[in-house]
Amino acid sequence: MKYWLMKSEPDVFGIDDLKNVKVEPWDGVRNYQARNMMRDQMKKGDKVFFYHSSCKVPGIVGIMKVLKEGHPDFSALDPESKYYDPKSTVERPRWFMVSVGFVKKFERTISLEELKKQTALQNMPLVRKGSRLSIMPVTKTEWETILSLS
DNA sequence: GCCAACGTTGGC
DNA sequence: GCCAACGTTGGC
Repeated sequence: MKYWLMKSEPDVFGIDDLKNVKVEPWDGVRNYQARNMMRDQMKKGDKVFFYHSSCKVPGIVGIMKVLKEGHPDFSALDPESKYYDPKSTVERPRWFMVSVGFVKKFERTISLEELKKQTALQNMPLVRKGSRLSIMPVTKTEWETILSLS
């Protein structure tokens, strides 16, 4: 089993939204690195940290799990969607997503500020300045380090 | 295939 | 709202 981290803006979709809907297709990702991970590497049962970005206290707020492995992102095919991509077709979908399920919400936000202080997390793209990767792998050690902070 | 211009992400 | 750091686009 592998570990991951996925970012989302809580104003758009946050951990409480996931708790309500239980299952969510992670649509709208338009970055090839992130797409490849969702399409090829994320497996059912993998655990994922939920990260809140672009908000008052950015940080990790809970855990989710992969319920459905890579499948075509429907929003790329919908002309009404803000994520519409005319280069993606049903026959040859360009963008993929996984579906995730709610596991738990932490008692508190493990802030980016706090994560940056952990020597064991210095290799995470997350703590690197200017890193814009919205989905990234997390090592077992990193996972356990972060869990121990919660 | 280079690279300047432009757009986006996301912390602050 | 600012701006650094990237990624993408398109002219050549």
